[in-house]
Amino acid sequence: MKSYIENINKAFESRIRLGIMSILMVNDWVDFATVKEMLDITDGNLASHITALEKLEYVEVRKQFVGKKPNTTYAATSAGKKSFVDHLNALESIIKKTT
Amino acid sequence: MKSYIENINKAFESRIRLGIMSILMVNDWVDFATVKEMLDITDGNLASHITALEKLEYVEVRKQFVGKKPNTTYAATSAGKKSFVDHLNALESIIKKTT
DNA sequence: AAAAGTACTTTGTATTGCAAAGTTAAAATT
DNA sequence: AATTTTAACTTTGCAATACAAAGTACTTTT
Repeated sequence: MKSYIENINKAFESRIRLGIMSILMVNDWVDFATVKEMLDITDGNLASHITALEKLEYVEVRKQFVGKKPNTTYAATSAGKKSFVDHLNALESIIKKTT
Repeated sequence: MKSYIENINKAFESRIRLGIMSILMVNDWVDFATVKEMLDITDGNLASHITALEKLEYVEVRKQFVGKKPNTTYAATSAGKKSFVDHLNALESIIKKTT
């Protein structure tokens, strides 16, 4: 028997990627430092999780200059948003069954 | 800034442990074979996740004989239930912020 | 010239996840 | 009596993460 658990997306099992996605669901083009600060994680950790989400095409990366400084911002792709919503729905059905 | 993400319980990040706990939230004393079948995982995988949850005192293990056969059953402890509810609440607040 | 900011990449270690195979002991089947 | 099955693990082995810390490169501010 396959359960509703199979609708859980492995890409979002990690606390940090859950955080990244929920930030990017409600804000487009959030910059590196902001995400890092919001999640209270190291540079390298954020960079690697972003890379993982980018490879899955769940997150898009934009690089530009603000004044003279480099600036990297992130946004969720529509595929990313859809997958994340699916994941949250799977969680929601667990919550409903459980509480 | 620490976000609501910090209320996510590392113990429940795994899809399988999420499954185990949601089964044990609504049923007490579910046996090994039933949980295994519900989650469609191998013996060893279930055993190791159960051990992890047991070490955290989120799950209690009862061993008895049914007729002449050994029978292992699991139930969530009250601490386990509480922690799981907290975790689900954290997820729920993400869902609410997000959708 | 030195320090600090931006956004990484690399390194190294530790942990985890999981399937598959091995184990143990009793029970059921042949 | 011998073999097979059931139940519930434990062990093994490998691959994949996770994460902090340190290193990098280039720029800008002091």
